[in-house]
Amino acid sequence: MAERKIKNMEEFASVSGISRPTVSKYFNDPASVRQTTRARIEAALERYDYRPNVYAINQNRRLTKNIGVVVPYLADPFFAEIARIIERLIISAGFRPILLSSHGEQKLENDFLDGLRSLKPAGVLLAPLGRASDRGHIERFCKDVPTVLFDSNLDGIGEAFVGSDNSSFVSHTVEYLTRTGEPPCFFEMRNPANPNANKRRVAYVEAMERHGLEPHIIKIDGEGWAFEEIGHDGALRVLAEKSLPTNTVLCSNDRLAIGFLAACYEKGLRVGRGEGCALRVASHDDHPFSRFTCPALTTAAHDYESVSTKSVDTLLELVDSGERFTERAETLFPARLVLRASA
Amino acid sequence: MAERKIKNMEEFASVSGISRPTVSKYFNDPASVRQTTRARIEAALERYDYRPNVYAINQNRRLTKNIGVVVPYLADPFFAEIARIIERLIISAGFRPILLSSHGEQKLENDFLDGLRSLKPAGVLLAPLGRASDRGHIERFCKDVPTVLFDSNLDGIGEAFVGSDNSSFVSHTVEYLTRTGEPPCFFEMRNPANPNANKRRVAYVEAMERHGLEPHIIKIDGEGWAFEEIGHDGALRVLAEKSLPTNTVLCSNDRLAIGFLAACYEKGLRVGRGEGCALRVASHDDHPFSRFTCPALTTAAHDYESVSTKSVDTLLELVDSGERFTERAETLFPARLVLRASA
DNA sequence: AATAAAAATTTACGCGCGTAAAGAATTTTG
DNA sequence: CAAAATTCTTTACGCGCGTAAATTTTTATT
Repeated sequence: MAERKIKNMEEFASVSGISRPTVSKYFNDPASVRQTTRARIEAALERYDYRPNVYAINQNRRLTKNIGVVVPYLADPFFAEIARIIERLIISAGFRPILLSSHGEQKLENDFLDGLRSLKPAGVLLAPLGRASDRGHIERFCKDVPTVLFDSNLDGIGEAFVGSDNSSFVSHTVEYLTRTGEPPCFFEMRNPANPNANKRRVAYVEAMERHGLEPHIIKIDGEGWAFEEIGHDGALRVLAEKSLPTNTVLCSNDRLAIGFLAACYEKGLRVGRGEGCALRVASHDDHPFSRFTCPALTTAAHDYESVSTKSVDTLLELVDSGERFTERAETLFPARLVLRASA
Repeated sequence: MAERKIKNMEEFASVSGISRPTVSKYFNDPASVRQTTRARIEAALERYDYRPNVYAINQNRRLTKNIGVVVPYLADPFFAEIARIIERLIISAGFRPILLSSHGEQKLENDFLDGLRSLKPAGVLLAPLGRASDRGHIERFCKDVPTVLFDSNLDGIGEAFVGSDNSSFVSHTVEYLTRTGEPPCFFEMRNPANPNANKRRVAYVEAMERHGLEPHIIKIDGEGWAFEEIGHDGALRVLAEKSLPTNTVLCSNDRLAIGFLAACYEKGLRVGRGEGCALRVASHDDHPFSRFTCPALTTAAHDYESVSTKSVDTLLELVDSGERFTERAETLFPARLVLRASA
C-alpha cells in the first residue's frame, strides 16, 4: 500500500488505468460501472489509499450525502439512545449523519438549521424543541430542505412526522393503574416545553373520564430540561403539603418520575404495590435508566426501534424520490406497558 | 432583506460595492479589512442574506475551521455533559465542532477518525475507547491531525492529555470512608474498558496501604458499556454470596454504583451512614444522575469545567501556533468530594 | 459474424472560492 | 502637505471534482 502519494482523482485514474470520469462514476456508485472496471479500480484502491476530496465532491453536487439529525437535548439519554439508532441506520443506508443537539436553546436550534442548510444535506431529521422552537424559522428551513420531524410534532411543518402515540401511552398506564388500585393523579410541569406533555395530559383526562373517574392534575413549577430536579423539588413540595388526592401518581415522563422517586426515598415513603407501600408511581417513556430507579419504574415504553426506523425510511424515501410528499403523513407508534416494582 | 437571490461571492461583492478578494478577506477575518469597508459589507449582509459556500471555502484551505470531538459513548450522560461544554467552547472560539460517538466500537472509532482526516480539521479532541482502541490507527491519525486526548489517556499518543487525577478521586473517597466508618472494599469490572478504572484500582490499593489497611477488591463479570446493568447483576451476586468483607463499598464509577444501589434496594438493604443502614456505598465521577439515586450518591466529582476548558485551550494553542508541541504534557485535575446520603 | 446495446474514453467546461501580484486609492505619519 | 504605509482593486490562476457531448471500445444479442 501507499506506493506513492496520490494527489487527486486524475492521478488515481491514471495509476488504475481508468479514465477519470469513470472513476468519478465509480465513487458515486460502485455498481454503476462494469464489473471488470470496478475490480481494477478496487485493486488500485488497495495499493494506493486514495479518497476523493470531500469538499470538491460536494461543491459540485446539488445535494450531498449528508443527513442532519437535530435533537433538542442530547444529554437526555432518551435522545442519546434514539440518536444512536438513527445514526446507525443512516450510515448503513450510505449517508453521513451529522448529529446536532440544541441543548434546549432556540438560538442553537436556529443556528444549526442555518448551518445545515449551507451543507446542502440530502435531508434532515428534526426532533424540535417544541414550545421553545421558532416555528417560522423551521418552516422556512423545511421549504429548502426535505425534513422529517420526529418525537415532537409541530403541526403542518416538515414533510412528515413520526413519533409515539401519547394517548396509547396514557391509556395503558391509566388502565393498568385503575384496574390494580386507586386511580392515578397526573404529575407534570406547569409549562412543559415538549408538546407531547400536553397530549399526555389531555389523554389522561380522557382516559379517566372514559373510566368514569375524576381527573386530578398536579402541576409543578420549573423551567428548562433538568426534569429530574424539577420532579424532585416538585415532589418534595407536594409531599410536604400532603396534597396528593390519591396514593397513585402517574408522572408525565420518566425523568420527572426519577426525581419523584428520589424525593419519596428521602422522605422515607415506600413506593410500590406491595404491603407497606405508601405510594404507587408510574410514568411514560421507558427511559434507559428507569430499570435502575428505586424501586424500578413501571412505565409505558416507546418503540424506539420503530420510531427510528420509520423516521429514517420516510426521509430516505423523500430523498430517493427527489420530490416532496403530496400530503403530510403522521405516523404514531403505540406504547408497550412495562411492569416493574414501582406500581 | 433578500432583495434578490445572491448566487456567489462575485455577485455579493458587486452589490456591496467591494471587490471579491476583499470580501473574501472579510469572511476569513472580518477584522482584517478597514472599518469602513467592513461596515459596507455588513450593511450588504443585512440586505441580502448571503453565506459563502462551505465546500468551496474548504476546498482551497489547507485546514478548515472544523474541530472533531470524538467520545467513546455519548449515551453515557457523563460524556454528553462534557461534550456539551466542549462544543460550546469550540463554537465561541469561532470553530465548528463535529461531534462523533464511537458507541463503544473500535471499528466506528477508526472509521470516524478516517472520516475526520478527510475533512481536513484544524484539530481533534479525542476521548478514546481505551482498551478497545486501535492504538496503531490512532497513532497514525495523530501524525496527520493535531490531536489532544482527554478523559482516557493512551500513553504517548496525541500532542497532550487532559483528564482527571484518578488517584485524587480515590484518595478523597478512601480517606473519607476510612475516617467515618469501616474501610471500603473496591467494586469494579473484571476487565474494565477504560484505563481510568485501572488507575483507580491501583490508587485504591495504594490508599489503603497508606492507611495501613488491607485492600479488598471485588471483581465482577461483564463486557461493554451497560455499566448499570453490570453493577446491578454483580451486586446481586455479591449480596447473595454474602461475600462482602466490609459494610462499605467503593465503586469504581457512578454507573456501577447506580446498579449497585438498585440491587441493594431490591434486596431490602438500607444504604447510608445512619442507624439501620446495612451498607455504605460511594463512588467516583459525579455522574449527572448521582444526585437522584436512592439514596443520593456520595462520590468524587470531576472538574468538568476545567477538563473541558483545558482540553479546548490546549488544542486551540496547537491550532493557532500551527506547530506541534515539543513535549507531550499531561494535565490532571483533582477531584472534589461530594457528600450525599449513601456514605 | 454482423448488429445493436452498453459502457468507457476523450474533451471540455463549470462550480465558488483562495490567493498571489501589481498597481491604484486611501489613510496615516511627520 | 508630501511621503510612507495601509488597504483596496484588478487580473489571473488554481483547487479537485461533477458532468455533458461526442466518440470509441467492449459486451450482449440474434
